[in-house]
Amino acid sequence: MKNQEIAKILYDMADRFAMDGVAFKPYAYRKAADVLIYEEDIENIYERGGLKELESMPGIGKHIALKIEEYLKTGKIKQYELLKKETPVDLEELTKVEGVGPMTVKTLYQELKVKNIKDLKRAAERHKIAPLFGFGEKTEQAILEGIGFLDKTQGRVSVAIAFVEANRIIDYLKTMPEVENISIAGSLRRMKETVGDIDILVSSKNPKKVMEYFVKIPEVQKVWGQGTTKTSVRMKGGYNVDLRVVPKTSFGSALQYFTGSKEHNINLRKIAIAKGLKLNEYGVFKGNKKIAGETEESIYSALDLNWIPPELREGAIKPKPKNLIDYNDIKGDLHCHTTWSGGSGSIEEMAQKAMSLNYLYIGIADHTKYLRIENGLDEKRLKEQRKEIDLLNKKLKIHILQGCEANILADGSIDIKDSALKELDFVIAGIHSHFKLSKDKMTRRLVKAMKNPNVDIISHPTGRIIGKRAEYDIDFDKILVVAKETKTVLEINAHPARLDLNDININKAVKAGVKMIINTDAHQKENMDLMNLGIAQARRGFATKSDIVNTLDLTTYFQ
DNA sequence: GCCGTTTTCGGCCCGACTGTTTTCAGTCG
Repeated sequence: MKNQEIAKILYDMADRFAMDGVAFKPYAYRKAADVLIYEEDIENIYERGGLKELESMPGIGKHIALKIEEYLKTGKIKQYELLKKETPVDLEELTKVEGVGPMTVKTLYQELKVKNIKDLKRAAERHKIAPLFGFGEKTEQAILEGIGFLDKTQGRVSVAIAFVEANRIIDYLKTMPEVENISIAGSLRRMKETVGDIDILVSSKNPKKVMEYFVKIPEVQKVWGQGTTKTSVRMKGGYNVDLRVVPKTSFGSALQYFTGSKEHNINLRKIAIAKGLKLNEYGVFKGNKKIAGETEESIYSALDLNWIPPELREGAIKPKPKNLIDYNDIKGDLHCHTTWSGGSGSIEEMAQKAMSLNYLYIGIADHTKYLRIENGLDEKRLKEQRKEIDLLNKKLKIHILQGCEANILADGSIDIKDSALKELDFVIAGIHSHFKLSKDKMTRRLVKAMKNPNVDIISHPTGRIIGKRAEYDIDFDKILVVAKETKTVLEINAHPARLDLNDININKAVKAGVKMIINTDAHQKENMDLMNLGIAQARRGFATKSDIVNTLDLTTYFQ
């Protein structure tokens, strides 16, 4: 899957053009990259119809199509190599520093030979930056702080943490009579898997007072921007919060605007222009007359669109599919660990928790014997566990299914005998070792596991750990084909460190007609509350209720 | 570099903020 690789290059090229002050090309390259990310496998598109087919994609014309072709054929883009040679700087890394953009990088390279963050830090510490034309003490200080922030958090916060923190701040602000409406905005509202900062939007008649109250939150470490409509603070937890306050009449338009994504906003504005209207954060305007603004729905409606859920607002404007999976559609969680293996809750405790979530069923899927460190179950202990589950099923008003999370060994075989797997209500199989096999071996390994008739679900199919471990090298398109053939269900693991499948792969599975299941992989009962994160990713991938099997009463689904 | 139910040329989303300035460039969302 070369889409992401090429998109990354196009983004970098865009920044390099911007750095050289080239007009409009950056815009074109970024747009092409945006399209690529959410497109089907670019190699398939190219194989199907060559250059012509590439050019038929929106935002991709003759020249970028040629560059894509060049990359597919040679693994390189000459012009990109040239650009990198011309200005050998790590643009991607440097522009992660708050306040540093392509133009700044260019100047710092020319004047001080700054190539990467390490150089930048040294230059700032030695006070080489402040004397430069157009720079100053404050800029130099801001750069140092920006680097410190990056070091601490790698610039991104998990959606899980951000969500909890944002709601805490909202609860705090809600106690003010001056706060009329309040909402999460930004990438957090879109439920991106990680967010750069937390955006909160308020409507009030007294913005000044709201801002003053906001900066007094005990967790605030530093206030670093206090305007009339916006205040930015750094929290002690190492993340930033932006609070914006607008009048009530603009709350909807501001919410739409500050929720983004940027591409979504650009596309909406173009629709507005085509209708002879103007859209900004204050409303939709016909000439000088404001025709919408108080609610988000009114904005979309003024543009003749149905309201679009925030999770669907990446890239091009796409309407909400019928039966998009919803947050209350899930009927059970099939990937729960207990004290039988690595978990910290008993089967009964986990089942009680599932009941409190109004689930119809819960699946116990403890680790199996290959994972000694997790006290994985062997065939004999699986039988013993069955007895306990049978007893609890008589006692509790919820259906407990017995499964396991078996290990897919390096050769694709399962670490539990088929005769024992057959006795279980369902079987999850996952990769927990030998992560570095070649693409071919890894793909064959997964395919073999999926072809085992006892295997129902593949857990965390790509194996990534956000910010720590890359995906395994697999041919995901091949996996989808085999999953469809064998009716194997792919897991959307809702744990915030995994979120695997991610939104993009979920969308591919939807298009391929492969069924998925959203599980929390809970190792303690509190983890079962993380289901919403998985649902959010499923929504971002445009999954409908029928794509997700645990929206069904599936006590018999896998038997 | 891309695009076109008014255009194959002339546009390309829009506004706020910051720090540096002396009227503005760069960055951000």
